[in-house]
Amino acid sequence: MRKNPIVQRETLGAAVLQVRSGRATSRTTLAKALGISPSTTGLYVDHLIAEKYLNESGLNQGPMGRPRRLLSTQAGAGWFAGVEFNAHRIQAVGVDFSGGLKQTVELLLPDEVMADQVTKAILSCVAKLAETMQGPLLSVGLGVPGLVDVQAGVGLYYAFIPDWKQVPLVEIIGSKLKVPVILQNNLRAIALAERWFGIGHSLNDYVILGPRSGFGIAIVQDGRVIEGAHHAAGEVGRWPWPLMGGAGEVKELHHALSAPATWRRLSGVDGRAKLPEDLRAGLAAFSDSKGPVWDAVCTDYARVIGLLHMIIDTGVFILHGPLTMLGERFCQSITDVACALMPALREGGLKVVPSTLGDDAGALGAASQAMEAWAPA
Amino acid sequence: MRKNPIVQRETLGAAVLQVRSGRATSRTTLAKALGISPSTTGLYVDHLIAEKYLNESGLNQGPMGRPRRLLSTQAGAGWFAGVEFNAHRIQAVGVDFSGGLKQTVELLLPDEVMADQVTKAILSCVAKLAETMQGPLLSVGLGVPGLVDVQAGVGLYYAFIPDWKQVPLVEIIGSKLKVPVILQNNLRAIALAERWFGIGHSLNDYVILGPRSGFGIAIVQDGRVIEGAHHAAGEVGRWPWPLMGGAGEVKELHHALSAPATWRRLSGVDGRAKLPEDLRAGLAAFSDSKGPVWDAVCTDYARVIGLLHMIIDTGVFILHGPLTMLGERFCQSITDVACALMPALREGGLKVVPSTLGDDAGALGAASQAMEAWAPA
DNA sequence: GGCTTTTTATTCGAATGCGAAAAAACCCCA
DNA sequence: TGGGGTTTTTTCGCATTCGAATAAAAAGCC
Repeated sequence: MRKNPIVQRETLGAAVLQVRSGRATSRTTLAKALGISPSTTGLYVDHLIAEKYLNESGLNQGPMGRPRRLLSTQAGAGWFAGVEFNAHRIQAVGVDFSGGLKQTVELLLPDEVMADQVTKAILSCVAKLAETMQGPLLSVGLGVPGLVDVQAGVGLYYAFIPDWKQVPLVEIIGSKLKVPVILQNNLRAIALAERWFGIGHSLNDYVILGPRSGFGIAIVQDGRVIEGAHHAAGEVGRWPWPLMGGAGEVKELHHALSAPATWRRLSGVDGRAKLPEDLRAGLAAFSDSKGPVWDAVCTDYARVIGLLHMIIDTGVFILHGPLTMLGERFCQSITDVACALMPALREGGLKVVPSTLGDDAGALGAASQAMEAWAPA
Repeated sequence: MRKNPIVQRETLGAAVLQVRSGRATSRTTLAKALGISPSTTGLYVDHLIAEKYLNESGLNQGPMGRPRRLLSTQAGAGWFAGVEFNAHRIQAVGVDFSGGLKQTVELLLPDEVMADQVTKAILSCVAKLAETMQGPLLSVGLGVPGLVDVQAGVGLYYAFIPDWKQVPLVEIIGSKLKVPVILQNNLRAIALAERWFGIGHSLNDYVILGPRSGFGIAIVQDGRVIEGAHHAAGEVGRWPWPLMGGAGEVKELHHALSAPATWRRLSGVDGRAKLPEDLRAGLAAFSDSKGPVWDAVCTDYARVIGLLHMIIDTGVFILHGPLTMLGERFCQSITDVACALMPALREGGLKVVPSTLGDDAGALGAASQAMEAWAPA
């Protein structure tokens, strides 16, 4: 038997992440992924297997040589909660230790909801998930609307919950649940969801387009989500739009490209009172992808995407939110218009795609955060 | 005497950087800056002193306790070359081991210069610097125009040198000089220059505005210069401008905001044939900061800066190039207009300032790269 | 079946980096 | 002038991590 040194928590957590993501499948590949020596990696893996976090799941014969002893995460070792919310509803997901989505809970919030109601509702969602998830709760991720201070664990400001100012969420939730809690802005959480559950697993640079009740973006560069000096990176909704419009009628990008605004433009119907589900249904049924209104909407999107692309030189734009209902043809139109408007984009390989994740992307992203933050005790 | 372990090259280099930058002044502060233990730091410092890279320069008494034994770099331990060029001229600087600028060389290039003439001229500039710099040449940094592949060490493309395509600069220069050579796009090199020699030493997030023969920006986030997925981050010069202009007259941002274009707009004189020095002189003498043309120019800058600020949420914009001749009032006007156009910016603390570095910022930045890349043999 | 080749995993001695404690160097104050 | 307090630096033993060699496990080949 090998001696069992006191290994480093952080490295253990990183090792589990690599195995869970499938980037490392054996001791040797794990060693490469972690950048530590194979011998040390062996010790860590032994420890993790002894603690029932990992197990060996058969052999994998390469073209030659000793077969790898495949590593996998033990699904029942515990679970992670991911919770995302806005002023109207809370969505929570339970993810097992292998990163598999196991359960979803949704909860509608009353109008004019207050901060402490929200935090209570979050706790009750997690409690409901706990009824069916197996093993102990290991960590909680929160996708928080508005400005968020990730370091401090504080929700700074959100316009649509009246008293949402300086809410010490990590402390509130963490002290009740006794597990690590990690925060992220909800759009940036979606970016992480793409990394774990969507097409981002093979990408290191991409941008999330989030036309929802407003319009914001999240930028992933070199595998990291950009925060900004004041936690406000990607808050492009308040761009003046049209950018150089005639005097007097300057609005903001929000008013042109949010999900309801886009629907209003496309359908000609005032959708202010529309519920989110109706909006989705309407968009899904929308088929008129030829007219001048359609072109105008695509042109606006194309302009924004083009500007972004030339600043941060990222490959892929992933469309999220209700507008994904417009499907592939919407993204294709945007790409075409953008390349027509800005020939330089063609060389850069502009790509706009609809997300394959559904409405719970934010909660999934929050769960991803939880997984990334966790390390064995 | 302490035992002398075989220490890690990388960490030695990092230690020298910390001392040179002044972020670490003693063994203890260095330990904190490097994130290693004080005991290990002692060993590294001993080694560096023994090899004559560092020395102890007196004591520094705090308010109480044992005084720090101040560390400093040995200026004569060797020197770094920084070279920046475009199609018209080469600028080279020699920087001593302490990071002090010691010498500058400028060399004009003939019209229609070819790539191999440029590489030869770079070598001759370095040779000229070598005549007066003391100690061995340790490393060379190159600020290269156009697209650059930093990893591969290759200049990919530059429009104004006809055969500048896939130039393996690191190999060409490195094989002659037998020292490490490191590349960077020249605007991104300027960003590094601000970090070492300008106001960037206290900032972790800022943007360089580079209106020169074209218009580009360089973004520093969390102390790192953004590269982009295709080495093209910040290439905003080809934005359509005006962004939603009337049909037919769509131009690009280059045509509105490059240094010559700005001069043309301000002065009303066609400055196409103007030499760079004349341009600078003209701008320095320009005093009419009231008229509608001035406002129009500032508004264009304000729009660009506003958009950028809301995407990447960075604090400070540093203006570089000939337009710094317009001085503080130009930056102030831009700030004012931007805040008027986009009220959201006021909260974000938008700041636009002219660089204090002169025309050799690019070469200084290249030298900074060289310093960062170097580590003891 | 035994041999070589190839790849993965483990063993084991060596050494590097760490932590705790000691030492050093200075202050202040009686 | 000597003791207590404070901060920096060094000493020293220990333990984790590494590297090289070794073992293990399979394929291919004759």
